Amino acid sequence: MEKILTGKVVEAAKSLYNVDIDENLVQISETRKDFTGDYTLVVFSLLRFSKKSPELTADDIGSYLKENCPDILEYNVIKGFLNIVISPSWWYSFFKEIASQENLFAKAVVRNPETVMVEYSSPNTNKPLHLGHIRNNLLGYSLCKILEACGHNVVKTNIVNDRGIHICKSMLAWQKRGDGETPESSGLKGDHLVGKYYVIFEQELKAQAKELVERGFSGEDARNEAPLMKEAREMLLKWEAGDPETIELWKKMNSWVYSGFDETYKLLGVAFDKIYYESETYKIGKDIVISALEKGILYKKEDSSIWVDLSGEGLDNKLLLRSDGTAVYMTQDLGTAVLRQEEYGFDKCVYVVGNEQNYHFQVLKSVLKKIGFPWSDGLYHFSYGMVELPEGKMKSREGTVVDADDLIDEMKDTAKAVSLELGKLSDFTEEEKEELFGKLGLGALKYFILKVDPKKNMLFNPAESIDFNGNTGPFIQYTYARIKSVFRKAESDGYIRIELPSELVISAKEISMVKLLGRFPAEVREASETLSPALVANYCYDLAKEYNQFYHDITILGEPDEGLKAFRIQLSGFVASVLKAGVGLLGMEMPERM
RNA sequence: GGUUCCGUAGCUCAGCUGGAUAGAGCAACAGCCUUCUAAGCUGUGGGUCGCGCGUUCGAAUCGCGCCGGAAUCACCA
Repeated sequence: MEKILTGKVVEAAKSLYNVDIDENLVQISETRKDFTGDYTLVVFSLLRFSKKSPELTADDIGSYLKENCPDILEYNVIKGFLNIVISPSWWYSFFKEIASQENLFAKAVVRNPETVMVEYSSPNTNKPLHLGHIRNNLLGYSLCKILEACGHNVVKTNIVNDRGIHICKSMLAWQKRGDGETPESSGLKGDHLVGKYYVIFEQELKAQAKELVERGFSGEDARNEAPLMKEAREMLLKWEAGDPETIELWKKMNSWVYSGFDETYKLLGVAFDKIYYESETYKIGKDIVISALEKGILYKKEDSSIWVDLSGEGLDNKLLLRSDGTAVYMTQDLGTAVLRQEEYGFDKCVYVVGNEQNYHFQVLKSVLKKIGFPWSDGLYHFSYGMVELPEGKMKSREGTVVDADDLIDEMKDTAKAVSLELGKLSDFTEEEKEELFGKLGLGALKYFILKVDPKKNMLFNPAESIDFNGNTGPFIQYTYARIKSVFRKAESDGYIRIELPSELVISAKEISMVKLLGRFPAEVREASETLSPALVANYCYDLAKEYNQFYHDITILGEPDEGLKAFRIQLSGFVASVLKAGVGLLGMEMPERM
């Protein structure tokens, strides 16, 4: 409709003022709620052609439009704003058109589908997942869903950081203090068990370092010189040398962690198409660095460490290989990127990683470009902010880390408590109840996290927990369940099979619903361009909110005539499917009843 | 110190390709269950959009400068 109006305004300018104006000068937007009208033309930019006051110009154009466009019912002018009212019959046919689309995203599909790899989650294998990982996983998964909805070929990928000094720490502590403990013998989830030994290592290291400080070492030196730290470094060297005993232990402990992670991923409802392991990619990275050195792109310092000079790109010098020849983080990422390009030939590769690594990804992209990989232009860092607690950042040392598994359990428990208190589940079986609590608890958590602009740091207050009223996931789920209930009732009354009359007088409320519905595909496309699940979340809330107000109206209006009632039922059904699709992009599920 | 990001109601957040009187939720207060689900709806109160200058007919939105907060600038990952 906006396009049609724009064309008509250009026409009007031609006929009224005899000028050809650029379409970009025509500013048309949705009319604000407090004014009457559907679309608003802002005429300020046209004054230089009309050479009249804003009011007169708007009036001229308004009357021209009304004369020449049958779908325009009327118009009004307030200051420099021309509000245009579109006829209900146009909205009605618009609704029929979008409601008949099988695929809600039909209009949203991008012109050039691309192969997009999305890397998210990326855990370390020495600790269980926490709240920060939850934000990462939910954002990453949602991003994949949105890109898929837009027609891209998406490869969901995860890189497991299974190599490095931090894993050696857990291994060492387990060797020394583990007493052969296993997930089976302890009843602990594998990732929690390994995490426990990481904590033990850090505690003992701290004690050793403290002693050294008392003997005159500086804080940083003390950590590095502590016997435990030395042992950990030796272990890393042994690992890289392929020492069978070390490798065996490493494999055993990693397998515990993986089974633990799999459980958590399942609870969160996220999945991957391809998992990479840094232990498999760091060597590729080394080869790349060495061959680039031979080509003279990189340089070697006297101590034989290898560096890249990025001062030309506004960045600094960066180490790519240690003096002892071992790989650093950057080396691994170089290898992983190249391997991915070889295996998938991606057009774009999106890294969902916290904003603490902004610099790292800037460097990664620049290094790849410098080495001569043109596809490095397709690398994007989807950077997101930290999750903070009321008392500040999560710190494992202070035990303020919110564990992912615990949080998910708590959310389900809260959902259960709230649901049982409302007491609406009398006809649910135990199994159905459990399923519902899961959907609601996870829905609340996912919506809570995703509705916030990713790049902002967000606050999570565990004490107040997550609400189920207001702007929340369960509110949207509730709206859906209620529509489903309307549907069940309508079906038993036979309304669904009613043929809609071709002309209907629909109310302003209904038109505003239809407007919202029509916005959905554009909203998704916008979200995929700005890569923001938050936009989708807020859209779904708007729609649900609007519907609840609308619903309230029709119930107190009493019995409308048959045609109108049928229309409302159909509209409700369509709202439900849009909500379901929208919320599906966030990885949320809808309950049929609640 | 350099770079990047953030600052909107008591709290958590929308709005940002410049447009009309800055919006939700939570919290507070007052109403609404004989009508398809009250996890809902209606109403009231609550704001120097961090501060200043500039561009513009028009700035929460764009530019510059301050102030406040966060991240980063490792032979950690």
